[in-house]
Amino acid sequence: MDLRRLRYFVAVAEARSVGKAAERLRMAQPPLSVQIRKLEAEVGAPLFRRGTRGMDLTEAGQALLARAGEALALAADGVEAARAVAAGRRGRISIGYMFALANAVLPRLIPELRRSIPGVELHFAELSASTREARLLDRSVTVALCMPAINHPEIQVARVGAQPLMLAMPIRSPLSRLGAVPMAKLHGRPLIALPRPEQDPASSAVTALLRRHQVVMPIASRVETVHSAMSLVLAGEGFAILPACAKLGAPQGIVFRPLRDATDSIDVAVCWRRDSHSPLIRTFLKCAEKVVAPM
Amino acid sequence: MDLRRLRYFVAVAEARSVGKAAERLRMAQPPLSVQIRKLEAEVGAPLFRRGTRGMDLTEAGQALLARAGEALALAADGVEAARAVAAGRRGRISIGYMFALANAVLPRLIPELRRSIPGVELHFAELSASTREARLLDRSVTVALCMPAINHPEIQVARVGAQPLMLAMPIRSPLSRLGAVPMAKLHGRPLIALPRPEQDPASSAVTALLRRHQVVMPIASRVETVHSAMSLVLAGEGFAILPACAKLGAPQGIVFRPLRDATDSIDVAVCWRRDSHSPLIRTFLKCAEKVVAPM
DNA sequence: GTCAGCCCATATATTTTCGGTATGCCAATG
DNA sequence: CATTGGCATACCGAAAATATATGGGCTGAC
Repeated sequence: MDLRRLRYFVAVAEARSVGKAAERLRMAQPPLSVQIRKLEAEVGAPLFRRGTRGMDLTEAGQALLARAGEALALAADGVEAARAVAAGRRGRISIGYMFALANAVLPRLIPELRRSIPGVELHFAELSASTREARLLDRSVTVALCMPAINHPEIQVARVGAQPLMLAMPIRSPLSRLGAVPMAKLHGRPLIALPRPEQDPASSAVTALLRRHQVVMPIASRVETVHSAMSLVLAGEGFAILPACAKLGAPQGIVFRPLRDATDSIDVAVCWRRDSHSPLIRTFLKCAEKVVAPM
Repeated sequence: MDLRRLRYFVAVAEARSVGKAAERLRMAQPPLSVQIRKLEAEVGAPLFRRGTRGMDLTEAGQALLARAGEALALAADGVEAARAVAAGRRGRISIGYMFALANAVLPRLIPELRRSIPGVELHFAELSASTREARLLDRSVTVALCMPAINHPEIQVARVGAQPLMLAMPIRSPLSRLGAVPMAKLHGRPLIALPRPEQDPASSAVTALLRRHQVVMPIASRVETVHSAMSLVLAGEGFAILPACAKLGAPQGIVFRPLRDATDSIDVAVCWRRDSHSPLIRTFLKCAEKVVAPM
């Protein structure tokens, strides 16, 4: 079965004439006549009744016509859908993000995306840092919102903003009465730490900050996520040094205070596979920049 | 768009490899590779990610694949449907019949047809003689059950049985006490006549019968259908000479009596357009013969 | 009745496209 | 570093599609 034959068939059926159909198809009449007869040979039955005033579908022809039109439309639609996906007008983008950014970014990011790419299905997944990396690599997420960026040769990174580091503590802590906490006050206090520097440069910003101010904080616990860190802070296990936006997801009873004399910040980045060329990624990046930069 | 390309595309997508797909398609690998690239050029976007271990659909490719499979199935289904219709395994047959045959024939004909051609849609239309002819000619009915046959150069006829002529009268008529009515008793009595001989040879059987027996019956009324004839008989307008099977559709109060010494009968025929070659017509004819002949 | 016109079918030539073979290129692997 | 697996490219012969020219049947007009 050849789609061209079906197209010709439909044209002849609609024109009820080989000659008229040939004209509409911008071709000569004899080859069209030949193609129709070949189609009839392939089906094994006449599809048209030849009269002296044109052609007319037989019952078998009507049965074929009903499906042929749909098949043509479906094939055309398939090509169009592929083009739309390739152009980023349709399709889906799966977005991995971290808990700490959810409340700060998503409420503004989602409407922005809906405006830019209305035909695109959006998927969101809150993922830990290591899962974000794994799922970027296996393509089960298209882009990841990270803080800080993922460091991997296959993964491309674009910085879209930064978040100052702040001290998170229980409201009952005496330090919470200060407007800004001097670094020196942290010395010796227990720290809730995020993953090790070599796995996640996030905590390296914190260790660099402490080292520069010659502050030593014993590590009370290590946790995987910002969320866990805040739970432990609330439980009184210690202090955490977190990006400012985490405040928006913090439970009652935790307060954030700036660190006096410390302008350290941590980058917010969009990450994606180097070999993903979907235009949706560019669009997503633009939206993320617009939303994150002013924070 | 060419269906072959789509078929190749689906094969490669399923095999996730040009080489494997080529093997399954019984062709060499290079031409398949060429066709895939042509398809990609036509779509205007890559459909596969080429890795070192085969090929993998891009998002655009997935969008196309979803429709391509359906389009292929639909095209194949269309051809199969056309074949089935041409072979008489599917489709529809529209059957025009006359009132007088409805009760006598349809209850046995319909199950017979359902058994012979279970996949075929049956349409029934009770039609007057002239309408049957017109609708055969414009193909809005496929076959007609007639009594007697239609006489027209475009229409082919097959006799499938015969019905003896009987006298229909009100039960209160004195003649109804006779087991069989001698022809001579009809002389001078009013006749409810069906359409003129030149339009419908049905009544010519009646006039021939009367002429042969030298019986004269004044025409009380002319009616279009057997049904009307019986209504007038019941109303006491006169007598009618009708095929025996009309008895099954007769209202209460009418009796049928054989005519002594008159073996005249009227043919039951199946009629169809000479240029209709559907195998359904042959099948219908067989069923009608089986059902009508023993009557 | 004949003649012109319309429409589809057939025949032949040309062009396009397809499929096969040979070969190249790249990456992963031992 | 050679080998292997997999896709891409090059080129050639074959098949199929298209165009032009022509034939033949039916219709309708003069």
